[in-house]
Amino acid sequence: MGRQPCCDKVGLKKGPWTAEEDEKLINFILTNGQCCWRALPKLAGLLRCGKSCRLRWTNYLRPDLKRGLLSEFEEKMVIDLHAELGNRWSKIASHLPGRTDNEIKNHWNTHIKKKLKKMGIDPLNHKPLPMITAEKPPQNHQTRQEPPPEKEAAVMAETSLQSTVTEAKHEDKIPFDNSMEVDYNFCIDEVPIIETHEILVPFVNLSTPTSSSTSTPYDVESSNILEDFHFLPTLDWEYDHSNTMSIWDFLTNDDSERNASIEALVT
DNA sequence: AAGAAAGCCAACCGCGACGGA
DNA sequence: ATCCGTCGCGGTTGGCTTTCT
Repeated sequence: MGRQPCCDKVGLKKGPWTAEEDEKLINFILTNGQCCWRALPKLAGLLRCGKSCRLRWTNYLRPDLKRGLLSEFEEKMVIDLHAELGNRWSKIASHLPGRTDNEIKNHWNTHIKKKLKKMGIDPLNHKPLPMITAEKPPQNHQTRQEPPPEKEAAVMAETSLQSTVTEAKHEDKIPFDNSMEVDYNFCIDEVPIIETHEILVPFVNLSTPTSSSTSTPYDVESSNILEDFHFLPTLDWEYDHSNTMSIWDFLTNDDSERNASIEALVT
């Protein structure tokens, strides 16, 4: 005997919800509360299965939902929680009021994964990605294909990040084995990948029109690192200038330090 | 300007967990 | 102890939108 379908699918509607259906569902739940989902569609006059109603309510119609992109703080929370919990999206969502598991899952797959990869971190296990042997650039500069000017900054920033990670490895800031089969056994939030100023030096000096951007090397003492950090095109994370914690601090601090920083941010 | 490719996200599907009979 | 119905979760898909060529 096969598994029973979750509901009688004959005559039931699928696909995007209409405003009228939304209204019926909202009105019913606001009047009667969330009763058993299986019975709800009939009672609410909807030609949907209970599962579809539950999903629509929890992921889209619930009044306590936040709309819009995840904030940087929420994004960092997701990264941190993912390192701890893995793909348990509902557990992760429970730490982020107003966000759904589906929303977080989508955001992870479309945004965060890419950011981590750009940072040289494997989004699956939060460990450094195996170093890819970069092709030697052509010696003859005339043969080099120049990226369009508007893309150059992004390319440079990315290259700078990757090379800095590589440098950190060579400098024994993190253990490195050419075979890349070693299990580093650390999480993203434990990796002292690079110092903040190490990231910014080549980038700010080369491409940003900041007050500190001159032909001389980046002056850490007299420049506002956090402000300049906003020009980093491949990492659009922003930070409250009044707070001294950078994303790198967040990613590299130990738990107690990070928690203190989070508290400082929230308060 | 138009077609192709990539990005994005709401919604669906199927499985496992859980609780009641 | 077992069966069955329901719910919730995580993975996947479909189709709309945006960007690129």
